[in-house]
Amino acid sequence: MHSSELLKGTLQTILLKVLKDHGKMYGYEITQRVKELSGCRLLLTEGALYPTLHKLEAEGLLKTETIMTGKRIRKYYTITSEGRSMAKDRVAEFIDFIKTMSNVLQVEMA
Amino acid sequence: MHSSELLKGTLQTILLKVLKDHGKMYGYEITQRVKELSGCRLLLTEGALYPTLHKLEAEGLLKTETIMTGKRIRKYYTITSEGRSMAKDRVAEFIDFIKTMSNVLQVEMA
DNA sequence: GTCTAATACATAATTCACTTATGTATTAGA
DNA sequence: TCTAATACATAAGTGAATTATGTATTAGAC
Repeated sequence: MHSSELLKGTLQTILLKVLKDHGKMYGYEITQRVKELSGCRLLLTEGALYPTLHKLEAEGLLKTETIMTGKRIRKYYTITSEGRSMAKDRVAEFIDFIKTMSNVLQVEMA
Repeated sequence: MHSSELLKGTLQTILLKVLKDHGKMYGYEITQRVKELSGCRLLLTEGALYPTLHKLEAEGLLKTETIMTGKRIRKYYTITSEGRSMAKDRVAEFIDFIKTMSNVLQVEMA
């Protein structure tokens, strides 16, 4: 799995937004969803994904529910109301960042 | 000087593009130009700026010329042809990144 | 006349989000 | 039966940034 240096700082935003839009999801499912949405351009690494999910949970932005499917563990994440609010802020921040970068780089996007 | 986590990975792109568009510039001048272009949203820190300029010079993407104005040193940076090519690639990479992120975050930009 | 802010460079120590590596275990399909 | 995919997790290492520090000149306020 590879990614760009530009991705740094976008992971929390991605996780919050995907969980806001899609409801209950488990880690591996999120990687697949992001892969699909990005046309295979963004491939989340497990080493980044799981610690970040744990962090967002510890901050009360996500809540979890562990389920056994056969003998396999599956940990579902759901966004909380605070998480929903944070998702909104983070996406707005990202859009603002893009607008700023468009001006600095003098390219047309926003 | 402050900045966002999102900025990470964009500094080289910004420096190359600004120098490509604007010709000969010195470090402090670049910080002011970026500040202006960004409407005071991007404030480059010296601790990031100078090492990055040195790195780009070492890679042959920039070349320098040191001038004394009165008793003050001023080190002008100019983009090389390789730098010009790299600037183009980096900006294209950034635009592609934005398109991908738009899809993942389901927002309209690109 | 002096003192602060702005100009102008530079580097070292530290931080922290990520990658890479590693580990465990189940399940599906060749 | 053996590999790839599924599914979780954490530890070590990287590297681009921040923060802190240093030196020195120049302009302007009071």
